[in-house]
Amino acid sequence: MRNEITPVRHGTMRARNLAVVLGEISRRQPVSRARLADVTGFTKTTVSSLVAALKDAGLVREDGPVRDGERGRPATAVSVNGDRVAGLGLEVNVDYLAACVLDLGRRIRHRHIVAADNRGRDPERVIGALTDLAETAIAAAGEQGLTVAGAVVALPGTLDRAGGRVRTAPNLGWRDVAAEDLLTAGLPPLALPADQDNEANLAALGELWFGDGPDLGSYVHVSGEIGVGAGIVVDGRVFRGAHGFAGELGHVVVDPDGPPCACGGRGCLEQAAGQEAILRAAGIPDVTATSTAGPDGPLAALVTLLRGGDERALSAVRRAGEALGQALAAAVNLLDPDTIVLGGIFSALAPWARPAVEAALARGTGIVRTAPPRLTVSRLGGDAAALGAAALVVERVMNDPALLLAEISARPDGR
Amino acid sequence: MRNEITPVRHGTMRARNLAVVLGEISRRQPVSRARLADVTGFTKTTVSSLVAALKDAGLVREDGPVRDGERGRPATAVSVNGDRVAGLGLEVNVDYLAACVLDLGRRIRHRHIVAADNRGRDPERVIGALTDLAETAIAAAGEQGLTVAGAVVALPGTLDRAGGRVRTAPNLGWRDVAAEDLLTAGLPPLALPADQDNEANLAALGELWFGDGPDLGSYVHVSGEIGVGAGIVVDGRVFRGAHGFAGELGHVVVDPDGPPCACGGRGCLEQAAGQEAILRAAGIPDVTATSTAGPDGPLAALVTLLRGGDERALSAVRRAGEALGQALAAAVNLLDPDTIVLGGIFSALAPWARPAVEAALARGTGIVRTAPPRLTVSRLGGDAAALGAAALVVERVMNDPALLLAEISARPDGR
DNA sequence: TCAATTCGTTCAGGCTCTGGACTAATTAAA
DNA sequence: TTTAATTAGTCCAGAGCCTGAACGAATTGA
Repeated sequence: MRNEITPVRHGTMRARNLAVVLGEISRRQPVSRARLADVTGFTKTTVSSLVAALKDAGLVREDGPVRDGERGRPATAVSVNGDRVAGLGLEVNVDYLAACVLDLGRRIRHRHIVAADNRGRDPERVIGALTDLAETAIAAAGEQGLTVAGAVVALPGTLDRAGGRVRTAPNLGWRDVAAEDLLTAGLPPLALPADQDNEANLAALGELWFGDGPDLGSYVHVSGEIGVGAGIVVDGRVFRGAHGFAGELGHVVVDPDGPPCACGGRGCLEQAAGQEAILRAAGIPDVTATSTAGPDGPLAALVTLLRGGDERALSAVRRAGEALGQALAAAVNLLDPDTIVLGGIFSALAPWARPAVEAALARGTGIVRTAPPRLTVSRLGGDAAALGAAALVVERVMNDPALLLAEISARPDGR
Repeated sequence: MRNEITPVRHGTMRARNLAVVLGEISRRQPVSRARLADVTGFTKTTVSSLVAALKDAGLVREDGPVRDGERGRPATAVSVNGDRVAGLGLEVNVDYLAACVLDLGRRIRHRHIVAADNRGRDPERVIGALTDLAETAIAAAGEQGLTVAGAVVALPGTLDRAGGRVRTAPNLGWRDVAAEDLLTAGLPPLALPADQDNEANLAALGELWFGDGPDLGSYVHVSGEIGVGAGIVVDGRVFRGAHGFAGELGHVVVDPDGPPCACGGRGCLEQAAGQEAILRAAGIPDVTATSTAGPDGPLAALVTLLRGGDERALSAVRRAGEALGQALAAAVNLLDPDTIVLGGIFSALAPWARPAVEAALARGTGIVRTAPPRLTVSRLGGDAAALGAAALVVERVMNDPALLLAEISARPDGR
């Protein structure tokens, strides 16, 4: 389990250097070959060769000459070609399915959410419906001239990522489901193998690409829906822990004498700041209704109450915010993030919960750091995880464009 | 702050491949070139060339022919040469200074601890004394034919690692000390630049190399001395967080209504399981004595009481263990480690504290994981951090032997 | 004694980056 | 308008490092 160092061949070298140049193009586009040589340290010759390979693969485009007001021969600018390759993000959640197509320039090319009550529904049928959504998305991409290079699925539960299986998804009622196989069986073959990840992790990644981005630094993204989870992102990568269970914020104990939790503990955060607990404390019934989101859901009702200044609702949210802040303080002490992002239901409740969260956070994060980390609120919608999933595919291509080189240039209609 | 991909040249390729082969040799020694070619995937030609370079640098040694009972030409075994290169680990702590020399085979070649009351002492004099210790160690290494390739210092406090400065070390009374400069000024030039790290982090790494090793997987190493800290190790590397403050276990809140803490919070773990708190609860006076360790220190007194079955001491340790288990439960929920290692004072108190720690840990780590992580007790002594520091130097050489290639082969007396 | 087997080296070859020379395109100055 | 200066990008020989086939070396089993 130690960090393995792998052999490097000429091919590996080339592949890495392609990623270096592609990354630099994406960061500085439009950019000339000369400038790329400058920032990467490669010779102009090497840059030209690498750019040519990326161009052949359709990942990069020449934009025509640009003059920067300086003298000398004008440069030909290169930028990422967003019109050839795309990533597909998929999401299964308790009350909806989502799909999203992202091009290499990280522009959303297709986005589709369908409400569906997936609780207790047969996994095969759910994945079947998701496959339909995926096919529509791939077709929509095709109409825009895009080739979908790979797909990632967001799932709400604990996963065996290596085996491509869902271990348990309590809110769906799933247990040991071969989600990945079911999905790939229904999909046309893609250049990159399909992958799955936890919904909380992918929502956190979505924040990286569609929220405040790299300004976030290392961050903890709280994604309360039914439970309370957190995605931890360090240096642009998800921190998963040894078994993929890291970020279980919902079962951090905030009150040792609190109410018992389904997990066997007492006073878990989920008992104080889970959606159900908040709604109950606010006096909103019908917590087990089929759909909790949407304009008719109890969450919307809660927000209405809060807007109206309802005392009971306000104090319920305040108390939840305090508990959340307390658990986050523990996370800050242990993980030392730059930023904390409130997502999921907490982004909707932020206007009322935030002061309590901040106060509790400040109280619990001590003398060591000069100030508690920044607290921001996610602006992403319900399909944050689908966005993050699609972005992960794009990320994968950007980090190893060589994966697509043979693939795409071999296409009979390629140009 | 995103994970940067760096350009690869021929030199980089060579350097990495040297590390690959050296790592494989260290893992399987004694091992033949043929087998190395097998496990790395390199051709025999390449392996021979890489091994020759490592041999020239004195990092690797040929052991003579070995026959494995099979037929065919016998192989010449290669192993790591522990007799040429060494790493130096140094440690400044509240009541002692330590130095330790480790050869490439991770055998301890020199180890020296001197008691010294460093509280409030002038940083320059402390580092001066440490430099003396270092020089003795380097000389001792030289007498054994070893060249010290680099040094790492363990310091108890918050550090600016990039700038080589100690920001604050409360227990030493230090504030903004240029420790690294002071040290390098007093030391002969080494092949690798000197480095510093937090004592808790290095103690945790010490556990990796001198404790249960890679069996630990990802782990959290609790290192209570005066305060309570933790080193988090993931995939053999220290997890530091965004500003190097990760693992501040001591200020995780275990009792929101507990006593106020110097950090500004309430009911921090340190207030319940810090050395001072435990001693007070056990009824042992003289907590602020100059030396807390050693056979005459209050910790030894506490152990004596515990051995004698003293009720008050037993319950003090039990309560501390409970609090520790509670804080660790939060760490487990957030970090998902394979193992938790009790180090520092807790390794001495483990026989009495362990049941309480385990019970609280089990209570707080819920349904998601099938079982709480393994709990082990460190067998390392007080200079665990110095060991870890020296091991870090060795690790650095193993991960990039090319750093020493020019260095050593250029030595006039090199052979 | 000879074939089989395994180890390690040698040597030609190929891939990829380097570096200087060269062509191309533009601006500033004469 | 011409010329020099400047910058962009390509060409081509060269060097570093890995590959692969061939070969000599050392040992076992028949």
